[in-house]
Amino acid sequence: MARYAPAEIEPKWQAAWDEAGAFAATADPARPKYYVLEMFPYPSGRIHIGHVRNYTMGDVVARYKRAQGFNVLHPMGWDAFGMPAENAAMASGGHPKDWTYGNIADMRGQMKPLGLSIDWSREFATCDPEYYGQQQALFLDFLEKGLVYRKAAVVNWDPVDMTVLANEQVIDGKGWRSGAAVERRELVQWFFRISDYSEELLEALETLDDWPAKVKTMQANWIGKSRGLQFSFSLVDGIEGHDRVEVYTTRPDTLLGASFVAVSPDHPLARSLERHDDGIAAFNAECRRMGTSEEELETAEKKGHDTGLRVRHPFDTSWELPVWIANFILMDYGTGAIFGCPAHDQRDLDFARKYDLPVISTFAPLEDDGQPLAEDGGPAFVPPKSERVIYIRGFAGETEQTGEEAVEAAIRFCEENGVGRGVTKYRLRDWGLSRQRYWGCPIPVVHCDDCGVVPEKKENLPVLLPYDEDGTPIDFSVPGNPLDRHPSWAHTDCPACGKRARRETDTMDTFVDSSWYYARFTAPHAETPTDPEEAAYWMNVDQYIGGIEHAILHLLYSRFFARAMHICGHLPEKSKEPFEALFTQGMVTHAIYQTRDAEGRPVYHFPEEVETRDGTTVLKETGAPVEIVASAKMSKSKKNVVDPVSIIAAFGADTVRWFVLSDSPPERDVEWTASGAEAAHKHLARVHRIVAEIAGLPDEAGQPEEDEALLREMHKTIHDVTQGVESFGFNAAIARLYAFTATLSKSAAGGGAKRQAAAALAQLMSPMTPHLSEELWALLGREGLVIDAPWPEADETMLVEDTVTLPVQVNGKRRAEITVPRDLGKEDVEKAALATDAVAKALEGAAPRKVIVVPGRIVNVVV
RNA sequence: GCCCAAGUGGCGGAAUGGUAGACGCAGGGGAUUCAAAAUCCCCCGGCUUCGGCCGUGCGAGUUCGAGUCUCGCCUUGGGCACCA
Repeated sequence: MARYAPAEIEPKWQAAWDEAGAFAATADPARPKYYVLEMFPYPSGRIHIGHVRNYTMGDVVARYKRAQGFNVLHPMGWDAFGMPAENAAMASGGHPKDWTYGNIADMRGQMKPLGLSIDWSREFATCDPEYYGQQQALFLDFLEKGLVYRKAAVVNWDPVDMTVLANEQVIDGKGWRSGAAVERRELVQWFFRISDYSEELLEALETLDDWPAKVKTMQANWIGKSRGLQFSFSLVDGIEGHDRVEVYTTRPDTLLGASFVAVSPDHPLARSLERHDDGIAAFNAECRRMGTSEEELETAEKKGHDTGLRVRHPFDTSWELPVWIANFILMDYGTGAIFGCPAHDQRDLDFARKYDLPVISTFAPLEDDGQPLAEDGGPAFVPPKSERVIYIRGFAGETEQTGEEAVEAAIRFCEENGVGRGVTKYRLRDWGLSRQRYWGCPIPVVHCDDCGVVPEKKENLPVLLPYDEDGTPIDFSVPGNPLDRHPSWAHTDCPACGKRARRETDTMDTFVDSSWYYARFTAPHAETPTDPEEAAYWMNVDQYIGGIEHAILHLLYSRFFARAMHICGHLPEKSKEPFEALFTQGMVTHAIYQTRDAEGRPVYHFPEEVETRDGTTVLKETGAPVEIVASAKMSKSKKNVVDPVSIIAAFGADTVRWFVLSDSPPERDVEWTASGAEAAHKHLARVHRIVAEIAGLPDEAGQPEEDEALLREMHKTIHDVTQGVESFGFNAAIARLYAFTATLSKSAAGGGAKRQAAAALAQLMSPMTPHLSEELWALLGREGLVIDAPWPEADETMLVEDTVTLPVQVNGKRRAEITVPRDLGKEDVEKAALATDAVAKALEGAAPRKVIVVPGRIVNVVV
């Protein structure tokens, strides 16, 4: 009998699928469509096991839906612009384009052997001029509709390398290459008006029924809708251009506990003051040496500087509050200025204690919990807004209210007294898309001395990145934007007046590229961004799958982009939400193997350099003992990466697919272990052996009860596996298939029933192990390809048993078990339970107070 | 710091509020074999006076019943707007 030989059968069946053109998707309005998409990869050079897991999950869904009769679209492409290509060019010469396309070729070569049911004819990379040219067309449409604008914004500036740094490139406030202290610098940049859609993007989350709740919560918090009071304090002694300070607060109920006003170092008032006050200038300069990330601002030590200015409290003009500049106030949120109420905000309290500012409580707990109030040295009292508290200094005198009621009452009171107005604000900021880098999509506008900013004409698209025009190769050896210093590229004619003018040298954020690729897959070679007919048929993405790390930015940007594309006529109304269902998967982790060098620094080793001898882990080469450090996300620098290519070579693609699905729930991180892969391979070989044996049996009936038992088990397995695949419970579905394989191998049923069960097994496994399933299908003498066989359906009547075994608890502890007819009445179940010796013994003669019978589930006797 | 998750045997994990540990790995024992590989079978949370008792990160709570729900912690992971 032939042994399981994946190296032979996998290429054979892949060729068969190719020959049948099985995965090429063609729109067919007569058939229901299903669009499966995995977040496309960045072409870093090698696929790793995390990619394999992502694409295998998508492939299971795609193959399952195909078996259910859907016209499936399952494409693949490359998120190909971005910094690593430029960094590679800087580090080792060459051109980002060559590096990127080389990587794509390598990775495609590594992915093909996995046997994914991908329509490769739709493949594209975002760095293809055909793609980014259409992206430029989209940009021009957005510009026309007023969805893009320019404004000044701060960036990280490396004063030595004279270049803009990404947050990732700022390490401890210093440039990663130069080591120079990073400065904040203002540049005029392009922005998408995503904040205009805050309310819509927030409200529409409720319609996303098949998105994980956690992702919707994260997006809602990110959008950050808040209700508050906006008003201004008047300065006791105004300065040039400033006689008031406008503030926004979500806690106007604490206004009578205000103790100071604080503004951002980037606030116009702070900027005015620094011109004439060296102390303020020095403080602001220090603040600006911090990075631009919110994380850095929020975790930095809270510092302030007293401006010496005073403001009047709006409800008591004799009450004066100091104005401080504080490093933790964000200019981007609210008005860039706040009032501090230390009694009810821990950060304000820390600030007040540090700078000896007053602490005044406005409310207190209903019942004394023994905790002193903040003004008596206790912590800030910050109850949930829904909690009732007693107001000491409220707008309605001493009353009991929830925070929510008090906030609304405060807003009403302030509005009635002409102090500000109630407003709704969002934390979401507009999306800055300008990048001062080469390897991105050029922004298709021209700067003309006479006409200003002029959009490029659509017929001149794409605005191509220069490669080596005039024999001038792009120079990446010096930092900065090569487009900026290119001798000729930026020189062009103004599309409006024809005068000599200069191209925009900024390129687009790579998030732009990934915000519409899903739409482009529906017509990857259309001469407009989308083809309306194709988009109408294929959109939306029915199942989107990717890493949880994209829960906010990528998905929010894509949701905005789809709306913008709809406004410009590139997507239908229904595609304002482009992803019907979302699944977020966990990462693949691996233990880190390390030894120490002479100085005690860790030296990392690849898993294949390590082996276990007599229970200790050692280096293969030297036998030196190896430390095993806790499992972590696979990364090249820690060498804890496993190359799927070598495992496919050793065990076959089906083994890799089976293992990545079986070992862990898909939403959770998975630890890769070689022994697991080996075990998966053994199991597939076992299935092959069992089915091959069954294939040789005569097609005849066996003992009726044996046949029925096997077929019952088959139908239960069909039911459970279908449920598992539907709900992304791949690991549970596979556990069920293990159990069914064991049942099948032990069954004494006749050849007919066994062949039927074996065929069902092959089908149920086919989304996970498509090659093996084709082989088994053929072995069993079935017609055609298993991918063309309709998904099996469970016979409901075969799922229910006549009797049911119930655990019997006494006071919640399991004491006995009874087997009763499935539809036995509650009273009879109760009698049967009480009749058991174990229950009688546990009761010790006491009479049961209550007996709870959950039909088909459990009996609990309460004493 | 803020937002969102996760935490169950030696390990990966299973469990619509209803028998905790399915299934798999590792380990132990056995069968087969001249021997091995391969394969097959059995055992496998801890304690136990063998009656049971204790066990799902920690501490409270709700419930007839909590891994699951609520509150408060701890730890780990993801995100924090120029990493992709």
